[in-house]
Amino acid sequence: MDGTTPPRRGARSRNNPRGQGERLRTDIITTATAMLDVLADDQALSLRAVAREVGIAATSVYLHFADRDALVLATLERCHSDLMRAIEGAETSAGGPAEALRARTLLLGNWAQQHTGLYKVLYESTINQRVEMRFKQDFKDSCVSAVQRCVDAGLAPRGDATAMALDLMAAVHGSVSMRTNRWDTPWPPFAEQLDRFLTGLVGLSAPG
Amino acid sequence: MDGTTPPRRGARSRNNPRGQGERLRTDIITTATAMLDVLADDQALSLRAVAREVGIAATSVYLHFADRDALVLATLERCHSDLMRAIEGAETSAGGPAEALRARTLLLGNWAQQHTGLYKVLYESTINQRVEMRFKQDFKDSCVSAVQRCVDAGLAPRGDATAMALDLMAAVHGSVSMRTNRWDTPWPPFAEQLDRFLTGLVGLSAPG
DNA sequence: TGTACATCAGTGAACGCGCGTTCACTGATGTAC
DNA sequence: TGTACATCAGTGAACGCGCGTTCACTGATGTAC
Repeated sequence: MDGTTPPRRGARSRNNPRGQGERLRTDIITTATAMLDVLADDQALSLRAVAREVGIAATSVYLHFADRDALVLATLERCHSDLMRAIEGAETSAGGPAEALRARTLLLGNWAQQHTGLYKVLYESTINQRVEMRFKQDFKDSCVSAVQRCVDAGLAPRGDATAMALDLMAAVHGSVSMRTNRWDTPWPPFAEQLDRFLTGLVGLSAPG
Repeated sequence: MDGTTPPRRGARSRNNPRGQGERLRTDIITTATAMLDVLADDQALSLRAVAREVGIAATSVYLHFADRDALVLATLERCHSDLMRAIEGAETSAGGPAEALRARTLLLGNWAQQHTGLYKVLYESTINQRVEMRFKQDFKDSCVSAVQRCVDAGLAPRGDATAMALDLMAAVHGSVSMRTNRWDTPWPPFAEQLDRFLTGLVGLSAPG
């Protein structure tokens, strides 16, 4: 008994200070992100469960999000922009266009394997059917550009860079998706498979 | 008023005859199949909604299935075996190993695009995380065999048929998955993309 | 041929639960005068 | 310096809903004697 009573289970001790109301929004998104990574399904995320985890009243979520879908969408938007920033980082620190294409794709594959639930929600959950997630276009555009730079540098045969990029994206997404969806089969290391995709679908010369 | 009162909304007029109790099981699975194809998410399928659609009491579902998950699993099992039978049919009516591989993969791709919801539930829904769907192994095995036959016939370069098959499966699954998950981009016809996968990943010579 | 009984296919009411959302409210802090 | 008021961040009770599942039950049909 030191005079300070501990906060109730999960409850915050006090409100955020004036002008800092947006902090709660960030906290909610952070918690929702972690929960979606476990649940791997947007429909399974309940607004009440998020509030419970954050330690606030369920109604407080409505201070920042119009409804449950808005919360999920905001979570995925932040998730996407974090991922895109990481991808750009991987590209810029690579030696040339071919290395950049490999590095960005490897980063995506590894991220997906480390955040299987989030990856599923981003690219496979039914929220894709309900709301348009326009930001996915960014990802495709940046992938096409990366392939185009390889073509321009003479590292890949002339051809339709968009088609090549879509082929690569499909193969990579499929590989990652099948690994996370419990096809119980021994999978080759992702990096090896990626090299085959890069040579077979984009036409880069084999690494090493 | 002709003496026969119409059945209540959705209600069956009478029980199945003695010895034909299994008919209801089939009806339930058929209805669940259609509903899953629309819902595209196993968690969204409620046992009560299925019963309503079939026109029976919710409790009657328990005459044939232990619980909701058992119903979903039985539905997916039938779905899988129907699909496998169709795939085998496509293979046997093809001219040779290369045509067979192309035909079976094309059939899968087209089936997936015609039954987007079922495809998603089979290969992407969270029931994959909750229960082991051992029958998926059949599909992989038959795909590896189809590739192996191409290698044995000298139509594809010697190499690890399993790795080639996994590469092809990944690319095909990814292509189908991205098409159904609303990546709003103009996709090339699946058959064209498939031919690139077959040449780039399995090493078949280009068709035509 | 009649009849008691077993079996089969399926039902209806009820249970407790967690959910999304609405509403009127609280209590601390800043600000105009 | 005091005080009334506005603003801000967040709460608690309540709503109606559909869900999975349990339970005791019904009503038609077949069968042993």
